[in-house]
Amino acid sequence: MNLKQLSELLGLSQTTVSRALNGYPEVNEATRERVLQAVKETGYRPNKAAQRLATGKAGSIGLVMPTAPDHYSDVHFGEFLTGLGEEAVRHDFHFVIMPADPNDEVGALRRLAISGNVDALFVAYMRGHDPRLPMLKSLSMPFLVHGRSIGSEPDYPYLDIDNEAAFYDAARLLLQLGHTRFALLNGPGHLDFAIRRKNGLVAALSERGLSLPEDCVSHTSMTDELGQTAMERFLQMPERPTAILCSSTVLALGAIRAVNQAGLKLGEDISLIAHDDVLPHLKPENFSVPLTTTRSSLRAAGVRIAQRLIGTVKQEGPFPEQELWKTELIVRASTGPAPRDQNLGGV
Amino acid sequence: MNLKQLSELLGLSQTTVSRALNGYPEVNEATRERVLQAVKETGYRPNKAAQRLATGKAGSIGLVMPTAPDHYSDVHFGEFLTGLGEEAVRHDFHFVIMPADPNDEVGALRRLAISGNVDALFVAYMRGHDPRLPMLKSLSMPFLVHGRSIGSEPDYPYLDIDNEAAFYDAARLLLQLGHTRFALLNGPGHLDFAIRRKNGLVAALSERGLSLPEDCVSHTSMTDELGQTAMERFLQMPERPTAILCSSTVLALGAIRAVNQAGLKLGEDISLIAHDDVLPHLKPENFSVPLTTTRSSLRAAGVRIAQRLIGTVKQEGPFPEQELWKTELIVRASTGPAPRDQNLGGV
DNA sequence: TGCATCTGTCAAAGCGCTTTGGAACGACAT
DNA sequence: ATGTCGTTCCAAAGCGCTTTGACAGATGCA
Repeated sequence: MNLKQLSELLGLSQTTVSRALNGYPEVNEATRERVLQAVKETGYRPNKAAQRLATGKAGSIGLVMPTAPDHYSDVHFGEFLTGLGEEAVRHDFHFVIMPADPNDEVGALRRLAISGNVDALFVAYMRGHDPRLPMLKSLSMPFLVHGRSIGSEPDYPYLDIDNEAAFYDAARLLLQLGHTRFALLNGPGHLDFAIRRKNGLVAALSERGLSLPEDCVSHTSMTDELGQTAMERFLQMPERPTAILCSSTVLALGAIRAVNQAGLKLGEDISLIAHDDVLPHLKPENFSVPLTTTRSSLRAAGVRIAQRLIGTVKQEGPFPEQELWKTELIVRASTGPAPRDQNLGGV
Repeated sequence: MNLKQLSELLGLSQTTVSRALNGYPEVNEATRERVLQAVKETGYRPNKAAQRLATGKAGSIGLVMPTAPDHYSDVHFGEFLTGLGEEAVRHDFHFVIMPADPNDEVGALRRLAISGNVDALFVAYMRGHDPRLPMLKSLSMPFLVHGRSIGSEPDYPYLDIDNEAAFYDAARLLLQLGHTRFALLNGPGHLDFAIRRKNGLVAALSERGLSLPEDCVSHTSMTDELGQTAMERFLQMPERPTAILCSSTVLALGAIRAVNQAGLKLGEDISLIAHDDVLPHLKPENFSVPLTTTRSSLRAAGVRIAQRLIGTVKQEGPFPEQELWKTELIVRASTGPAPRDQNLGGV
């Protein structure tokens, strides 16, 4: 069943049927009803390829999935994708995924853009001075960045969370509790969010005249395994840190294992605040000692980004070009006053 | 630049240019060269939407990504996707991903099929009596299954590994080494591969008159965390098992942590064989005690499946409808003779 | 030389939709 | 009656490609 047949069936022109279906105003409500009814009965579905050719819109957004022999496919990516997808399905959009080596992200992105299969691009895992940004700007295709790129002119559309503020606030809380020795379990050092979180922590510390020794910072992929290893190293330091900031609840999972194995008590000997992306299988309140967290839902970000991107393609704007979401600091049991004995040397 | 302009530029008809580009034989080689040269110079790219409308082929394969509030997005899925993508890119295919609740897989698959965005479907995470199978067969769209569905008529195209044989062989090796008390760290119990692996183990055991107690089987998602928990339970049993079969190196990772924490020696007190999907960041030879494994590359399976699916769409067949890959049993240090003292009560 | 057969090319007809530029009609005011 | 709108609908022209059917011109065989 195609439009022509349907219109003949109804004794209407293709124009009218098309307009009825696409919600144009210049069609009688009674006629529209009749059309809609016929669609239901016949099961007519417009041909996507034809629509696409006629409108020039593919109804899809493209993204590059970083992948390589040594690449961790991490849960955060999957969670974000879920949000993106939820919203896309709602609008009958789909997304096209191009897997690519992380070293060839620029090329992959360009290929995706000129492939003609997508209307818009989505980009994540931003780095400082990200080379994809100039390329994206040179393309005449809408795009949206999740995160930001420190060192780049901030003249591109993005959605990010306020990573500096999140870790600044978290650090302030721990400082108020009397902690002076901090350590940071961070994500990969070249990624923007990791840089900013570190900056937030450093800023809070320097307000108190404190600094963050380099050996108290760990940059790794965000798996619990690596979180554990890094934490073990921290715990073996002669003057071990009492306050830990952690870029993911996944890292925290491993870190806490290390704390337990060292026979230390979380929330007493060691205070820990993790950033919580609201991963469904890793709820901070379900940890044996519930985790104090900075929270911002990754999935919600995915939904919002899809909304904006799809809206832009459909020209339903205007959307704010740049959004910076605040995180929530939620205090649970993993934070407590700095242990006395260790705090004597402090400020 | 479109075909019409290009053909005018060359003083040829659209027909000839189109044929030159698509490798049809009825065009002079010299002419073809000239066309190809012009394409290079002008940067002409055929419009995908128009091609699609004219040919009826979308150049894409569709798949459903299981996702839900409580769903683990696991590394195995990502790894497989990578293989799929690698091959797709090579053929200028893309894949369309529809996220869906695992409880609505059938509906999601149907929606994807009728959306008109895909030429073929790929399906994984097969269950016993999988309800998607009858639906897929009713569709007139090529599809390919990764895995099989025990309890369903095996009349659908699939690619699977011989899970029974893998775990049968693994179990035999351990039996030959004198082990009599087995435990199984398996994937989710409703999934076909898990069922078959258990069957393989049970078959090997029953040949020796042994059985597998229900409390020696653990069915969980395949994360190291859950592997550890399950293994801890096994180790606390009064007559603890000495031979462990493990459905993933990810599970093994956790399991081994439990073994170490119990102060036991892998390959001496406990022998363990894991199935190795050849995950890039988890090489069995890099474990502190290198792991004996049954091996079959998930990524390679992805590549092969993409090949077959794309070939089918392009009508380049014939491909074998059903492929069953043998796994390799690779002996490393995590397997050894059953400990004497514990083995006295055995066969 | 005549006739059949290839070769290389082309014009034109789709593919199924959207959208432009009217046109028919009744209502309303002049 | 005439002109002006607004409403509701339509015919036809694309969108950019593939593919069918036909046709010159070259070639082979008798």
